[in-house]
Amino acid sequence: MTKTGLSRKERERLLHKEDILTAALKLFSDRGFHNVSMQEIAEQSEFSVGTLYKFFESKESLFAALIRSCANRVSDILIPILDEKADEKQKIISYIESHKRIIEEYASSIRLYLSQNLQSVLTLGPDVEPETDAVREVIRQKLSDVFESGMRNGIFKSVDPWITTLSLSAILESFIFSAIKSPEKISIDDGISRIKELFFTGIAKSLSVQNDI
Amino acid sequence: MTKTGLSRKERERLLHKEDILTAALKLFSDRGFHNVSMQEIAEQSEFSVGTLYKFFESKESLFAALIRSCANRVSDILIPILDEKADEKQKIISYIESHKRIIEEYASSIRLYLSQNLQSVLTLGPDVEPETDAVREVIRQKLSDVFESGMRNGIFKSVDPWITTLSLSAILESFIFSAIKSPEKISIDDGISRIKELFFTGIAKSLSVQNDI
Amino acid sequence: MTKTGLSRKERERLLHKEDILTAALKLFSDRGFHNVSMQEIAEQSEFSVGTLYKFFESKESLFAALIRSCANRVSDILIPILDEKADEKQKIISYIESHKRIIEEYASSIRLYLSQNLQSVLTLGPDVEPETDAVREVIRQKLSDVFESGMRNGIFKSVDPWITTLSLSAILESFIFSAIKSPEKISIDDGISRIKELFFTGIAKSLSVQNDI
Amino acid sequence: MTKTGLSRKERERLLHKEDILTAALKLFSDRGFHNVSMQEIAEQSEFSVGTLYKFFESKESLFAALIRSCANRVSDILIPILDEKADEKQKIISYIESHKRIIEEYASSIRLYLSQNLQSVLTLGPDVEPETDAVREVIRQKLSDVFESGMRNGIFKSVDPWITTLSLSAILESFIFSAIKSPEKISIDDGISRIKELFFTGIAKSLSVQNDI
DNA sequence: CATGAATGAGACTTCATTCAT
DNA sequence: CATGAATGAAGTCTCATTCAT
Repeated sequence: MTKTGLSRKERERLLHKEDILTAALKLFSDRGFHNVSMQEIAEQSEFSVGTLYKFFESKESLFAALIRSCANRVSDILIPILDEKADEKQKIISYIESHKRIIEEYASSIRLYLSQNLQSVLTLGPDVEPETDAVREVIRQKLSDVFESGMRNGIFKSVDPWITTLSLSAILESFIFSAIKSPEKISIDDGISRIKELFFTGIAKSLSVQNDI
Repeated sequence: MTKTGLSRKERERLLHKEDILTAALKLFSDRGFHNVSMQEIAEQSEFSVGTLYKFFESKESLFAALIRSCANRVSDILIPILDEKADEKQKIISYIESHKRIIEEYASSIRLYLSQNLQSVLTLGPDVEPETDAVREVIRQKLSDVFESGMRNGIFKSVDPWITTLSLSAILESFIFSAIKSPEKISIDDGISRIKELFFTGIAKSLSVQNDI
Repeated sequence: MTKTGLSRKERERLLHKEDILTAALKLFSDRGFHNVSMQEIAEQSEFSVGTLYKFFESKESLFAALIRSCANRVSDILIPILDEKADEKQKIISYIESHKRIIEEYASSIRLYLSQNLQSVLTLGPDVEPETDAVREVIRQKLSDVFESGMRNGIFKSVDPWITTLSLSAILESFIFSAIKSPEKISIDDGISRIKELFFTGIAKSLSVQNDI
Repeated sequence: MTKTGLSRKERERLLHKEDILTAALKLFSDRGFHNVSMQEIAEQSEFSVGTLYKFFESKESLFAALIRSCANRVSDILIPILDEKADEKQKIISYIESHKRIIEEYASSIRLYLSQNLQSVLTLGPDVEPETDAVREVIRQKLSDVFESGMRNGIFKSVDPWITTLSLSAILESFIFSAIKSPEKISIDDGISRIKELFFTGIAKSLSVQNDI
């Protein structure tokens, strides 16, 4: 027994479990649940298939463990920030900024985490990106053009048009999902109105606040 | 030959193709690519498997056609709005408002369309929602609390806290994806800064503008 | 449509199902459920594994269908005999004699049928016959010796000692099973007493009856 | 060294072997060879899998040892009875009666023992009893009815109809097996004839003998 | 002799795809 | 062009057996 309270065997077991999860994370986050076989996870983790089943009772439960662990990693970063004693604006600023670290440290964990949260509604299929990305890009480009021209014409504030486009798309797509999944939460009309308001004026109380950001 | 330039046979063919796509849309958008078999699509569309292969050379290409068709339906709504001659603010307002119609008319098409656009990186696995939704909800709730308390304290403008939370989450998640997928487009630091700015002040030039929304 | 009311396709389907059952019967009755793989049944029946699953939804259900069909074949022979209008002795005589036909015509079906009925309690293992047959043979030989010597000494009637041995063993083993499986049906003491009586005196009312047999 | 000629170690070894066999007997006789894993035997016997392999070189050989031991237990009861110096009738009576003790003391050993002897030909599959028991029961009921009505009509002696039915079925089934397995031992016709004779008249020399039973 | 983590062959089952009718 | 029976590769999972400690 060591100070950790775990025998050597137990510690080894945990390490092995970690190894498997790491291997699985790499594969799943690259190719998705259905396009990765247990055989492949076995090879990647340098264990045998049988061993995988000693640690996880099924492919699904392995995946679930992975998701749980990623969710925890993310929430370990975000929750303390939101919990700390500080002025709300500071919190939101820290919250936004903490995403730098998230991106830098946990790319694939996060990708997996988000994949579950954003739309676990869907079990996606093969990569048809090239086919639809074109359409999407056209729309985004046009949206971006509108922003740029609006800025030039003095109608909009001068902000980054790409981030603006990305943000508006994200807000709207996210709202669509939400409206489809839980239509009871808010009426579509209300939601849309509030998105407009938020998007146009932000949440800052006065323009002067800008300086603090 | 008719004025469409298509013989009866050709027109029938197109109709049949539509029927298949409709059946497939229903199934795929409910259960995802990997959990729907060609057999099932055949049954739902009242054709035989063989016939499906007369129209699409593989399951993947059927799926791709579906995605393309959904993408078109969406872009047919959005592009004209962005293209029309009008003041940029009007365009953005119309753009946002057009999403009402999208949600109302094309729920499942859209779900499928978004699924590909937001993160075709990932082929999702089994539904682990219950497991991670908790974590996600905790974070969102805390975030929402911060907004509410900030509003009470006069730090933030009084806007809908749920939409605000949803929007910030969406922007950040979308940015993360983007930063992971195309790190060359913008530096993480820049992106984060601009998100802060956008989120706090919106894109409207002055507070007076609010009235127009 | 033919006079059978089945289309050609349907008739072919039935024939194929028969072919599969025939192949399976051969393998299962030789080697037992657990020692036969679907792959092997596929090879023996000259179909592919996939096809087997078009006809039967699982290995177990294939096996069940087989058992049902064997049970029917047996009962089609035995039940009419017991149902016909005739003197009871005649019925029993016909019943016993019908087993000639059963043995001759349906060896492997019957083996499978009996296997389920006699003692489906047990899922047998590897063939350890050589090991235990010796023991069993010793006992049977001794039993047979007792009968023979009893006959020589005028204590028993002169009947075939081997059949006698086989019969007594069968009765006792069958009773043991029954007593273990459904102890409520009859008390062990009663059962044993009645077996003795039956075995020693038979069921014929008087010795004169013997002539009729 | 003790008077048994075995060192303590050797005696312990034997005890351990016994423990394993006891555990295995329980499991095998309940669920059959193929539905019990070495892991389970290890748990039941409170040894590790590795240890099991120190005592038995394979799962099959463990099973064989078990069968041997059960066979011995049975023959230790039966052989002395057949060997003792006594009148043949007495021996047969004792032989039959000894089965009481067998049933009472060794239910599961015996079940396993019989399973091998009656028809080791077959490795049984899943429990399809409910499906075939109906058929079997119909036949047995009809047979039993014939006996009862024959007894009422004075054609048969008044004996227990259930035991009579069980016995005739057992004799015939056993004969079928025997005829299929070793067709050379006796001709089917001869066998059937002798079964009739035996079944109708028993082996007692005269009716007066009944009193002794 | 005891342990139990690790192995990997092999079992069952599914399903995209083909092709003769 | 329509059909759907047939195919068989590939996937998930089990379990007898080994071997380092």
